[in-house]
Amino acid sequence: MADDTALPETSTHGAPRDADRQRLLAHDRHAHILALLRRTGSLTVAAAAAELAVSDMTIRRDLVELEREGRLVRIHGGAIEADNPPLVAMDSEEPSFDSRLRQRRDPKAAIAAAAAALVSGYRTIAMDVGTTTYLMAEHLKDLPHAKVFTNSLRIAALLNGGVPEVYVAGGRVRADEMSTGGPTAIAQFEALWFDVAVIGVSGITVDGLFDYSFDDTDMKRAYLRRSGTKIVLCDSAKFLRMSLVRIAPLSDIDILITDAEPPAKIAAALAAAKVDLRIAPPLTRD
Amino acid sequence: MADDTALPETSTHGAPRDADRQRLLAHDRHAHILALLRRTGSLTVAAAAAELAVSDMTIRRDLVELEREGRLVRIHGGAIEADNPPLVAMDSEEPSFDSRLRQRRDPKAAIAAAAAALVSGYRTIAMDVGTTTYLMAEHLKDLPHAKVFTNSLRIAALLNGGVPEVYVAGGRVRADEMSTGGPTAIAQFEALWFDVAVIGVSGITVDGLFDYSFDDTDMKRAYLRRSGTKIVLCDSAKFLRMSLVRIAPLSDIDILITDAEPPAKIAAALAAAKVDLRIAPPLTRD
DNA sequence: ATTTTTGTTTGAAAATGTTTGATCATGCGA
DNA sequence: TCGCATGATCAAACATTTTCAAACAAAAAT
Repeated sequence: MADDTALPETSTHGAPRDADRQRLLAHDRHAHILALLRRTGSLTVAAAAAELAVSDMTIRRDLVELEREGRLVRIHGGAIEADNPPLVAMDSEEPSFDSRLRQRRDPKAAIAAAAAALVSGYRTIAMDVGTTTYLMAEHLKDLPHAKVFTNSLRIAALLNGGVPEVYVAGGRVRADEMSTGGPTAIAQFEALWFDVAVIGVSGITVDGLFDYSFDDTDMKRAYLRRSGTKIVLCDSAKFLRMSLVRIAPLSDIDILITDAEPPAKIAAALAAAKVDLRIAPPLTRD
Repeated sequence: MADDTALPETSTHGAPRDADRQRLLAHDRHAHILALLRRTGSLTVAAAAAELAVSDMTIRRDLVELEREGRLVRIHGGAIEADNPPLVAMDSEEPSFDSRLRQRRDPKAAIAAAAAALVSGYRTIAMDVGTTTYLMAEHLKDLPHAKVFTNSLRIAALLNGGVPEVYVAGGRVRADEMSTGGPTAIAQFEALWFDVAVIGVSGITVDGLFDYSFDDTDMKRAYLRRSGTKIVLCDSAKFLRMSLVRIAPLSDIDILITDAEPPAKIAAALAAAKVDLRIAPPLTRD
């Protein structure tokens, strides 16, 4: 009973719908509120409370949260639509991506912030799919002079309206990840050269980088082939975990950003492969 | 619905009367005042107070605030329009996707539903950008055996997780519209053949179809070139309105779906061009 | 397996802040 | 000058914030 090693065994078998049943209800309410708001452009607290059969207080707390996310503007007595188009169409319920986004959010956010600072000087930035790269993209909205290339429609949508120009690869859209892939998409990016590529992985061992999806690995390899600086984002839960497909050996990358010191074996392998290992400092909670 | 769950205190009966006094947000009142002002160019305090069912003092305070924002000029007894266009800078730009989505929503929804029914038998469906096509895509979520091709990331995101396979064209992402374009994107779709293409326009005259934006017209032409059946969606507000770019003559299309009988001139031109004109029936309100 | 603990969400009540309408003294325009 | 709009002031109505307790679920402990 004195196990100090807390491996996340319990999280693997836990069904996600049990875990956030309340969350989903609140999430539904938020979606409903936004839908009401879009009908007429404004919304009173009392009307929303009556419509959703909850108390005024609950609506107010919802509005506070939604305002923090930039999805509406709160005014006395209710709320009006946000001036800028936030991320509009992309807020559909996406169980797998959203739940992954919630898992280990703080480490990922720390890695994302560090990676964003690192690439801010580059002009052409290639961005892979994944939750960590998605969080990173939020930091790139105001980046001047940058062109962002990605096969993630989520990242494209997030950066829409921001400063950098965005280019997406064309091709079949994968349902869960909202990423494009296939020969056409890869061929499109094979013709380009990126100053820097940012890749997400699902596992890393001394043998290299791993991913669980066939569809995305080819694109990841293309990013690695066609870019100058190759950055991998990998939170510490992924150390020593293999997945279906090996993307590349460690020697193919330049920088690895993570949130905690890796196991000695991996640290040694990274050093042997001349990979620049960077530990992102934890973010101060706001 | 006479069953009040736990709110006996509040005397708000469910009758959504329009004359709800305190229910109107200050923000909405301001918008209403500005609308009244634009109608005739001037406005008396008494008239506004009567129209909005509030006291004179409230109107005066509103006018003070609106004058501070530069949106009108206060005079003795009321207000007149501001000389210079203060916020018009935002409005004079092409309207945002969200605001266009709100404009004429019901006609667009009717057209979208009719178009969705029309294409449900086809296997490969090309979909243009625009609010009407976006509304139409909502109906395609459950379409079996269909492949949808689009340069709208909004539509791709909307259909994500639905039944049909989605393919997007790759290229530079236009802000707000979230559409891809440019030679790469067009070249990608030039290599394909679609059973049916659904195009949105911003104006239609006897001379043909028109659109706001340079960026999108080339893609629209590609859709028309590379598809068997060519459908145009056009709500009745767009009749006899020209825009920046002419996309194509009327003879290039097969079916036009709109929400009301077009002017005689256009009806004649459509008949001469052998275009199948269809009036979408209004939707029954849910 | 059951109970306790812990954390989260929701609604209710009190305290505080805002908005609104009425009253009245003042000032502008005919 | 007279009439009427205006701005100031205050009370009432309303909205908001804060705080707290109940309900509930997840995690931990027995």
